[in-house]
Amino acid sequence: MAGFSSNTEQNILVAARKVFIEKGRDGARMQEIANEAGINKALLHYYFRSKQKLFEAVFLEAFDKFLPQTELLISSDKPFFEILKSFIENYIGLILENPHIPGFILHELSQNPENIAQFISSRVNHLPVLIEKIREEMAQGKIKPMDPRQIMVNIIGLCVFPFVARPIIKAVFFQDDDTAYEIFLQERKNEVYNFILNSIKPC
Amino acid sequence: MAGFSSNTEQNILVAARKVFIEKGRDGARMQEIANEAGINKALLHYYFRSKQKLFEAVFLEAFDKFLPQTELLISSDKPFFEILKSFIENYIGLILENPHIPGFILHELSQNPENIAQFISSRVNHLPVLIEKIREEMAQGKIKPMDPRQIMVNIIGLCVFPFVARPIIKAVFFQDDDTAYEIFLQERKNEVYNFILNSIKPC
DNA sequence: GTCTATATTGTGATAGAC
DNA sequence: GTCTATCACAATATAGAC
Repeated sequence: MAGFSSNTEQNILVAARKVFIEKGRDGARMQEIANEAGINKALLHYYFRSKQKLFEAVFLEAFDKFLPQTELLISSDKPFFEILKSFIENYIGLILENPHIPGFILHELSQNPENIAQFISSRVNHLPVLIEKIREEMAQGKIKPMDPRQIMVNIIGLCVFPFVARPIIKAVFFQDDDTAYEIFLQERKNEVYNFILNSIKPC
Repeated sequence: MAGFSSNTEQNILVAARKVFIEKGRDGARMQEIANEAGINKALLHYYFRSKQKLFEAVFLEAFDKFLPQTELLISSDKPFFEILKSFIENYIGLILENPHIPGFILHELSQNPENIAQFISSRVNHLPVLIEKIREEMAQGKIKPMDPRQIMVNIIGLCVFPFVARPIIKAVFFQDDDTAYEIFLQERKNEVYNFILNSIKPC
């Protein structure tokens, strides 16, 4: 079977995801990953050579998963706002399932922005098409005239920020009540969509 | 003179800010802080006892500075949207002067959320007043009816996110062109205000 | 207050038996 | 493939001279 990986290798990856994403590259310890995987440190190096290599495996996988899949926004023939609604719901749903990954990615990229440029370019070659599509909507009077990039940053920011700022928001608004905070997050699927809708749709 | 601190202590703090905020607590090295301050490691411990204590000095100062000063939003008698406009301009202006602090705070809080609850409570005791004020605006039909906390999270998120996600945004939208990205950031003072305005003002 | 030197522990990585 | 034992060095912290 192509792409088959040993059980141990998978166990290591599962453990490494957990520890790296929670503690960050600098805060993570190979010992903790080994414990989490139920093996010893030496095996980590046997499979991945170094901490850096293991980190890269975890990071690239997470990055690939969370770089917004904007292809859907282009290919579909449904009305733009319908596609937008499902995009927002899907993206927030993805974060709800992996709430610590966005903060992990943003932090690690801030630490090490250099080597990302080339890596990104191959995954955003359809971006100009999306921008063009937004411009068409504007030309048809369906969206207010504004910089499409500002719109996109706003959308992603509104989806991501409540998770990245979880401890502050939970403490400030919800007195650290987890349940209340979870409800707040669930509501954001509609909240973000309505917010975006109202701000870019002409009156 | 009350609150006087030695020149060396100040040099250490300046250096510690730079290194901690850039590298994070785990990524920071006492040696690097010492080099940056032009002294040796031993002096760091003489003044601050431990890495953790020095980190806390830097973190609490940054946190205090960046926890939004919402008092202004309450005390002023000007129209709500005017105050909001200057709040957004001031807050983005603050971030423009210290672009790495928001990411630093968010990351460190994610690592260590426990001990923040009590610390926050003393600084947000006027929050209920602000929420009440927003509710009044809603009752008067000046703002659409919605959860005030969602509005506040949206405002802060739109201000903060472009800075926290700097490497991605710069790479994806600006091919790593610093100048273009800086212009984009400058435009956000108006962008965020208009975006918020359109989304919460009734048509 | 500031330095050099050193203690002490932590941590990534490797050697080598099984 | 997996383990134990260990190396080599990095990093926080302290002792003690000046």
